[in-house]
Amino acid sequence: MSKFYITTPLYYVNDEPHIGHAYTTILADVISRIKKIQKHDVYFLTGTDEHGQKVQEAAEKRGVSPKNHVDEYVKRFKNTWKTLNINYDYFIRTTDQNHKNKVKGILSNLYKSGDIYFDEYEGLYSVSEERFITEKEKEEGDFRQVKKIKEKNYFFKMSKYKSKLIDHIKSNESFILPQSRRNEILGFLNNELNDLCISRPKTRLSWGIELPFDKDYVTYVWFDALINYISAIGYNEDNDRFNYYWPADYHLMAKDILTTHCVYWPTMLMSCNIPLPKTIFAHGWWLMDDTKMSKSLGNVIKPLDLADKYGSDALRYYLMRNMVLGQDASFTLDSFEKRYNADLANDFGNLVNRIFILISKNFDDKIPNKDIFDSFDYNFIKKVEKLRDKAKEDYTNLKIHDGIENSISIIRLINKFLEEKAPWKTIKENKAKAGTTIYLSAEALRIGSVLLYPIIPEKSSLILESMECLPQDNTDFGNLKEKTSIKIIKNIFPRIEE
RNA sequence: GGCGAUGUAGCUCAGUUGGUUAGAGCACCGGAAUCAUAAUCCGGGUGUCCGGGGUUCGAGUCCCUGCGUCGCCA
Repeated sequence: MSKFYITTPLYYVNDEPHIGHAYTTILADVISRIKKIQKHDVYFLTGTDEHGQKVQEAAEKRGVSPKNHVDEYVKRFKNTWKTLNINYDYFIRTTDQNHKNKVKGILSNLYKSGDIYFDEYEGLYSVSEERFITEKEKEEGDFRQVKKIKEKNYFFKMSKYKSKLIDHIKSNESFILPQSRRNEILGFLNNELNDLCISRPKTRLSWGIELPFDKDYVTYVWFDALINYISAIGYNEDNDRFNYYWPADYHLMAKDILTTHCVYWPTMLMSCNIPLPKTIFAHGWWLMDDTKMSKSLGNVIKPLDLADKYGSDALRYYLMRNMVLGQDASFTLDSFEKRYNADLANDFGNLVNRIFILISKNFDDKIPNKDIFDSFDYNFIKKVEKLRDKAKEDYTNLKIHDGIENSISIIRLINKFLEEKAPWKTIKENKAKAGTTIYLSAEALRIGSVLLYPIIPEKSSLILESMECLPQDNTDFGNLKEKTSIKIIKNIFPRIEE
């Protein structure tokens, strides 16, 4: 049993939870469930980023204090994760006192060590994005509320660690994944790397963590938020725990926050003399009608809507199956319905009915005994085992969509097997033979359900429990106990009709 | 403009170090069956593997070039 530490980014609490948040979080949940049933000691962290200008403004608009505002808004994320069956181990908020203390501690240390300095900077500032931008960026017009600002601020000596970072990326193949993102970051680091402005004057923004060495400033949100990955597991507090979980095995995120995680964060860690995370993984975007999903374009599909309507498993399955990890994918209601009906309703749900009703009608609600296997049976077992092994390998290599396809192929194979053996016919003259067929079908269904459990935990658990099995059980043939009384479940994935 | 991806069946994608008639799922058409959610099963593909050159006994796979799409940087 080894530890496995996986994180999502901290979502900006002012945002309404959307499919992008949902995807990253479901992915983290799926990976952590895969590791958990493999008996790893998993720590899955998510949370919210709660400081910054937009929160301050939104609170003012609503006439409440920023703290009251975030206390209320954080519930939207927590509720969404509950609905989507997200089994995180800890939910961190950047307004947690413990986290704030850690950030202050780190700031003090870096100030003392000389990696943070005071300087004057003049440039274009985007209020909406809360950061200084370049002339070029202004011309591209992606930034709103741009003004010229000249102010004194504190800077982090990011540039100091540039060559050390490049060396690390070059000597660690899987530090940044996929490969294409790794190349991008190396390209980015080919250019001059500026120091990072890590403060905001309180005159402009008061809702943040006050700098321990200057009460006129608060901490820049990214510097604050990134530290969550170590503050959550007891950095500078519980060293045994911290050293056990750190370095993180995976930082998951969408590709748009790659730079903060691959440049800001590692250099911050270097400055603190903390080892770097093992893998930073950037996935793609869900495209809505070929346009990047964005709240400013107002084309957000709320994950809750589909999860409420068809169950969280249906949404989880679709998101995991239809995105090739690392690439972009397009979200359409049509593709959702097709995927759901074809795989979950027609293949999987219907098969569960077939098997359970066969058992119920002919074997008194008990798993039948297995008798002598014929060559068809041996062949069937061999094929199921092959698909099972491929699915497991896919999961290990983070080829989630392939793992799902191989798992659902087991379900398809059972349908074929039943058709071939037709136990509803053979039962008339040879009950033992029909029983063997049904036993093998039920056993393969169990194996398929175990493999799909990380993706569709709710329905999969339901099937397994009804056969007195568990997701943690091994996937060897013969694990299912004969004569087990089953609880009949019907229509676990009802078809979506026009 | 620089660097890098990518372009395979109507759709989404597989195609290992170049090697037999290029595959899967979905969709579509025909048939079988009736244990089951009108679900299932079987059968059905003349796809200029983006175009053009080249290397090779042999190229979807390697090289050059053109076009399309996309990403990062400028």
